Amino acid sequence: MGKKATILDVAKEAGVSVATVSRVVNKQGGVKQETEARILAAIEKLDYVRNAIARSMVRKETKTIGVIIPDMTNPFFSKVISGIEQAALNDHYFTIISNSHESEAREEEILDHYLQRGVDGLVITTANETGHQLDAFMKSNIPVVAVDRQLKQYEVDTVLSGNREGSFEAVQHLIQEGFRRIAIIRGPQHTTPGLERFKGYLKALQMHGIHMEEELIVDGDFMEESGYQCIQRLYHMDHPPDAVFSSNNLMSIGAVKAMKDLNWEIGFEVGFSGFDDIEIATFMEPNLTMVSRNMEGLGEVAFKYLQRRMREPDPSRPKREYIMAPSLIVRESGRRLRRHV
Amino acid sequence: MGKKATILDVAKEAGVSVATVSRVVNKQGGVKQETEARILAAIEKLDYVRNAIARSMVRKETKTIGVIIPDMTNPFFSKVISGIEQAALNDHYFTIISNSHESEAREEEILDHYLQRGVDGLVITTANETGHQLDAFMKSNIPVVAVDRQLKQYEVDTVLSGNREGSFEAVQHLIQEGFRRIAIIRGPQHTTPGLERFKGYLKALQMHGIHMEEELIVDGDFMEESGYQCIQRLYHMDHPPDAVFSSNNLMSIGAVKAMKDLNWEIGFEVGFSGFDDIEIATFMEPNLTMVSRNMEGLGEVAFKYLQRRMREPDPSRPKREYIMAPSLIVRESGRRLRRHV
DNA sequence: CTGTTAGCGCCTTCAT
DNA sequence: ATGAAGGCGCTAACAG
Repeated sequence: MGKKATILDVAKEAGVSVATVSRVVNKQGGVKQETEARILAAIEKLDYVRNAIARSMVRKETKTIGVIIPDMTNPFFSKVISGIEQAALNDHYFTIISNSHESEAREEEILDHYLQRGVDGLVITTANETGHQLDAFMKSNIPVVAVDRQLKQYEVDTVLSGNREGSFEAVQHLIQEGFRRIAIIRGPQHTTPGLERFKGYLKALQMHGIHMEEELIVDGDFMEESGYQCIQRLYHMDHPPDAVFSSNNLMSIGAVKAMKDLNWEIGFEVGFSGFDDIEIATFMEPNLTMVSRNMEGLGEVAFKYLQRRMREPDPSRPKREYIMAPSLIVRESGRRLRRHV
Repeated sequence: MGKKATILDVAKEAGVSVATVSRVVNKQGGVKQETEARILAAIEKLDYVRNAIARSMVRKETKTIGVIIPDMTNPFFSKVISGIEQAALNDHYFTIISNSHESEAREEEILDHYLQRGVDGLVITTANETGHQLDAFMKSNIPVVAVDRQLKQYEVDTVLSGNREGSFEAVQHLIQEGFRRIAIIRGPQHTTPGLERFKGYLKALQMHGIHMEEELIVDGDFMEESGYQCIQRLYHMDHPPDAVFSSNNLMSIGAVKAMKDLNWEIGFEVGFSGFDDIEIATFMEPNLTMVSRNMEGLGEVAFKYLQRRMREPDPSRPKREYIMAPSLIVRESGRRLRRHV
């Protein structure tokens, strides 16, 4: 047990200097075979493990990246994180993850911690795209990559999905199935995904000469409960929609639950499609057509971008923006006749 | 930008010594109001943020805990992690998360990193409960808490669920609905959840005087695909089961998908229940009865245990074991007559 | 090839 | 109430 062995202990044990030990520990070469063997033996004997803290201190790098997302229990984010973590670990970077719970204040706290801690890079899906919670962090010159939501105040590399295209396709799909009174459950309009998906919806209506109706636009907050509430509202309208497009996965789940509770039969009485695939989509009768994206892929790209910035810091290099195209998974969700029960 | 300000810069700016600055930064008191104000001003002016690395170096603590789970895209784990991270952040601890992908080797790599990095504590759901991948880590005397799976080689605090009780209830439920040829899709038998849930199954059969049939026991690996395959196998048997119990969430999803593809109607032709609730359970017709547990709660408890060990290190304090009782969510999944189509 | 040594930024006695 | 100075463990010149 005792104190942990240090590089000095190893040096003594092997009868060499710390510099030489450092050389073999860091595989820098230039050490005689025999000496190296002796050092390795000493390391083994003393159970020496290099202290990364001390190393970071002098190297001024922590080999750690910070990740901030709103909620890691949302499958979308857990997959994105997984992609980041995977790519990072392959490059010998650690990943510190924190949930902001969509709170700008919490996000700022976390950023402050990251700053003290000294992360080498940051991947963030911010709680507020127009806020100034990164002001302090930005002064540090630590590379930042925004994922899924932009950081409007700052010039940083950004990884997004084709939000507008995706929702356009999904809504157009409903139109092609013959639906006309199409409602949208929107996400927060101050977020890129919320706004862009709404724009895609508008574009689809417009392209097909459908007049947009104010009352068919209802607002959720990307959480399940709001999806549920929105459907309740739409269902009880004087003149309900004949189809609904939901702006994200969690709201889709809530929406579908509400429809079930209301006995509002998808595919028969009402059409449905949504952004981001959900497990349930396959099990509904009929199956649901959804917009799908490569979430782990988004995470990987985010890390790649960050990696480049970490390796070649050059604040003048213009920001890059990567937009990953989503795809529409068309399932057997055509409009159909009511079943004979 | 220039170099980051250090404690020395602040000291100079405020015309005091580093010791005094350190005192106010760490809120140790014993500094004249006026001096403190001057220091605070200097900190503000220089955008000083304390370097946690240097601090860790001398304090010998990192305020960081490591978490290793097999796969964070599994909703069970993402929720457990969320619980841990939440509790940790409230106590000003950071959480480093890594996926082992069920690989013992990967796990060892991660542990080595954690060791070098110097985490203050570790929460782990190990890839191999009987392996020796923690041997090196254990020598360090860093507190460890096992979650969901035990670490048989070592005496560490452990947080588990009532695996046996949960599956017992779920299987008994099937029996009470009138099913008799009940198959089980098992998880890996070298894991606590895999083994214990199987035991619960056996106990339920036994208690109700049902003979266990070898051929109704099929093995999965806790992943979705294996659940799918197992159902295929069971369905095509000469004498298929009349009900199936699945040992975890992902396999349940695979199983239900297979049943759908096979047109093997749950609730009509075959009964079904499983361990860990899944979103789809609510949408199936009939709804699925599942074992449910408080996942974020598990994470919180794990951190609490770890916290105690970190605060009061005392290797002689006996290990604690916490077992959180799961609950059976009984949904309308009774055996019923075949629909008239 | 190998050794010496000066920090990295901070905390913490020990003095004053 | 404040300052001075010795490390924490390691890396990176710079010397031999």
